[in-house]
Amino acid sequence: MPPATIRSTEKHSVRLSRPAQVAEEIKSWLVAENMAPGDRLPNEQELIARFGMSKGTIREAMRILEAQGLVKTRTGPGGGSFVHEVSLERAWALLVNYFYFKDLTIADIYQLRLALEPELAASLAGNLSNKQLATLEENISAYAEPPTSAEEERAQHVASLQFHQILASCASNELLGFLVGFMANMLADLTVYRRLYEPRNYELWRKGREHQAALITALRRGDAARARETMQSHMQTARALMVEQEAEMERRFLKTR
Amino acid sequence: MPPATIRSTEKHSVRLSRPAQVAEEIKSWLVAENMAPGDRLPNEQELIARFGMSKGTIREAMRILEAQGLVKTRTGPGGGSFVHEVSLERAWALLVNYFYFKDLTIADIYQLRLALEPELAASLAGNLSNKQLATLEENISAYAEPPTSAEEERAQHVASLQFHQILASCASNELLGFLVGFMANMLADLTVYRRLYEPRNYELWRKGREHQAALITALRRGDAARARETMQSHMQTARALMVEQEAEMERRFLKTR
DNA sequence: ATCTATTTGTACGTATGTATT
DNA sequence: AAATACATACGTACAAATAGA
Repeated sequence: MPPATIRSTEKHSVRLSRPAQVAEEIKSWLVAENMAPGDRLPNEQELIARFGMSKGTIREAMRILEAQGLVKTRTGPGGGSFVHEVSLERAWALLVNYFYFKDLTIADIYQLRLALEPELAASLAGNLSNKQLATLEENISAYAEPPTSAEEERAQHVASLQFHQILASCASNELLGFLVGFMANMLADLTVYRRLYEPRNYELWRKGREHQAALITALRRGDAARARETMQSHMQTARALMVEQEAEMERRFLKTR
Repeated sequence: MPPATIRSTEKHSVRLSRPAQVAEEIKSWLVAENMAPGDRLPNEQELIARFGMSKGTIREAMRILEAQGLVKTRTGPGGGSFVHEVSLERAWALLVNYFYFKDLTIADIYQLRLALEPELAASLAGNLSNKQLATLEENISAYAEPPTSAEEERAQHVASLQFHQILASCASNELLGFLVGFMANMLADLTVYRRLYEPRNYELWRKGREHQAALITALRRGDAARARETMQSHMQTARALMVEQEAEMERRFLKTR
């Protein structure tokens, strides 16, 4: 059941450039024709003819659609532009652009995680295949032993976020899955970039591992309530530790400049 | 505290088109130089010279950045391309593209709303200015009386979603605000497009108004717990009714074709 | 209000690259 | 290996918009 329309609902008041207009027209045409991923758009020459515009303008329009992840273009015979399902990674990347200029804190992200991750965990209980459960177990085996170096600490930190990405990818509610994955992805970027893994924390490692192991058990048993509680504890301890680490790094940063 | 980077973390494996490469280079340049909204990019000629590429290629790159909402371009003297903060509406629109190909149900959206709206309400309690509270009250006055026509029903339905948009815009956690607003916006599109307001529902109208009025009171008093509970009830009843309406419309749709 | 300078926007011709058959 | 059917890239010429004199 697709949403109403893909067409931009932004203020039409602003004058769009011609390429942007063409891109919008193609989008609404795409909706009207109910085109699906893989369907081919008219080729350059046809589009030039239809819109009565130059090659440059049409090409710029295609680049716009491509940037939005809605079409992919291939060269060669049988090539051309094709409708494309916006990829998860592309959608994340576009969304990160929005938050780039905002001042998101670790606490902000954890407020969301605390609300969403337990919900996700509960909804997955009893609904995971053995293969999916095995993937989760394999993932936590990547940090079976406490880290012995900063490099290992970093790797394990990212791996433990990967655990949540896997859970997210299993969600039947695509909106929920998208958001949980987005936050894990963002935290992975942030921790690496801001070296949040640096103030080593044995406690974080031990509790995290405990929680994740307990969670897998609850998920396998189909115990939704338990899964929710476990995830909630996990998020609460992780939040406390991460917020503290953020503050610590903040202090270090201030000192050194 | 900006996130790690704005630069796309998508698989670099895929060969990017030259305009896309240029766009990525400009982005990372933008990050490295720590440029802020309003800052001017080199003009076309300079970019052509710097990258050693043709006008067309550079222009396509700029269209890509423009599509992502990161730059705006103006003609005329003193014109050129300028760094631009990605607008809320643009970010929503780009995200809608992702879900266009997914089968989101009303139930999916409400699962998220049920998790996030109460959290938002609680975090706003006692933190709203009189002006903000007045805006909320003005908004609910738009549906002080039960609707008397389908058209009025539609308008009121959209207005009551507007209520949540206002709350979202007050959030201090930008991530939380963005998501709550996004969902309200999406529901507004969906209800209009799929005529979900049509099976009239006096119950929805009455309870919704009651809840929203009670919520304003709790927010004014700074009673976070009460605000959370009220919003939770609101979401639960709304979900039940909307899901039922979705099913009803589904039945009608199936019948008529 | 008109002109002028600046900068983007559009058009088009040509040549090159690339993948399929 | 060659021919074909596409997109990709480049360069130039001119049009349109806008700010300032």
